[in-house]
Amino acid sequence: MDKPKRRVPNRWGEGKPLRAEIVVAASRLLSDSGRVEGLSLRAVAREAGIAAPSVYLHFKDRSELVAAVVREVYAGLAADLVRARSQAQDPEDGLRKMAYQYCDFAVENPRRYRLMFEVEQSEAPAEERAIHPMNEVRNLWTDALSACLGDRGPKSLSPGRKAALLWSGLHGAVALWTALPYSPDRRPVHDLADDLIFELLAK
Amino acid sequence: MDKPKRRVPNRWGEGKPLRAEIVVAASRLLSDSGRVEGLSLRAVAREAGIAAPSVYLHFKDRSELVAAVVREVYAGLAADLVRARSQAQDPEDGLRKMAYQYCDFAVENPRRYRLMFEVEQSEAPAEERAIHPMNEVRNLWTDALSACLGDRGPKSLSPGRKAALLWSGLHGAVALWTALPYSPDRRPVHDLADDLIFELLAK
DNA sequence: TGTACATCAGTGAACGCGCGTTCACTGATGTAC
DNA sequence: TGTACATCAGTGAACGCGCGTTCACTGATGTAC
Repeated sequence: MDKPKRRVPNRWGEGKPLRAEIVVAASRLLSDSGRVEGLSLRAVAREAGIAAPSVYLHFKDRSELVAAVVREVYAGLAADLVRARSQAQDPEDGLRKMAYQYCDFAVENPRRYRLMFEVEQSEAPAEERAIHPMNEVRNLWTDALSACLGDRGPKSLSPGRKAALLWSGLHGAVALWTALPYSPDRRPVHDLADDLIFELLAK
Repeated sequence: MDKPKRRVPNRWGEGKPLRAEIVVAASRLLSDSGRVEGLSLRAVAREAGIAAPSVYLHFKDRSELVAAVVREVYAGLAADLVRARSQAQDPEDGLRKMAYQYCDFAVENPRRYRLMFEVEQSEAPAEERAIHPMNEVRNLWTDALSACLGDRGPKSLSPGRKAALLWSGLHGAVALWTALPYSPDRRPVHDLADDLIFELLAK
């Protein structure tokens, strides 16, 4: 019953759906189990139920496939953050909900989250860096922080710099928590997010 | 001239030196170039100038070799931090010098630094987690912060929690800087460290 | 309406590669008698 | 002092594996005439 079935081809001129299926399969691979290195072209093809060479119908090579997955992960995270903020009552609540959501995303999807930062960008051309999806996330933080900060006077840091502190702090917290000895209890991470916001919004 | 020379064996009963040589070779592999995944047993053996099976004379398997390298990297970082602090005039200067040194270590040895957090610890037994070298680093931060903070009153965070914020913030900063679009200019990272200390030591 | 052909989605088999690990070995140095 | 043997450091060849990629193919669906 496990006889390798030939996939029913998409309708003529409708090859696109498979591309999405491949990305979804790759994403599933990251959530279910297995290490990030396990995101091999062949493993993805297996997960998608297609032959390995079929991947080349939609992606130039493995690195392009991985890049597509990374973009999808970023987009999903950004959407989560926007949604979390929209369910808040006031700006500070919005910032806190965003921060919690960020932590939860990372904690619940450790492999997906890791992948976002695993691809070395150092060799990427400048133009590609400019449109990196990280910039969208960066802007989300700055917006949310600006909404909380009234006029704080010249001795206070700008919202942009506070946003950098916030994102760095959250990333550091979840990265340490994910990569190092940790318990399934995610309260420490939320506590740290609280501390961080407390410090950044302090008068 | 490239004829594969047989290594001159260590003196009888003195097999230990090779173990250190292997770890050094692995560390060299991480600094020179290549990705972290490139830390394969065979690559390390090549770098050390020995045959692949010789590694098994000193390590049970590949994972034990990698663990040894990780420990060495942690020890090196901790030593750097202690040295940096010892060259300072006053506590706050010491904290700042430590923070800078931390950033510089990560920025100058991105692959070494990554390796520290790359090994998934989730399956590690509790006892092994307790002696994880990260704890030494954690204590270094708490000490340095305690020395800077006088009595801050009950509304202020404890040194331990501020240490968590500091480390998370620094790790987040260098991790984002290392993994994402970045310029060779490391000033942004130092600036963020300054901002972070500014916030944490604010009265 | 029929038929030859182009186009498209997807595949099976094969390639060369580096990997971790095992095995039986080599050759030098020590020890027992 | 000589010699047989044990011990140790280190090796070459081989294994089976999963990988990324290439190639010539299959078979269904569309188009031209």
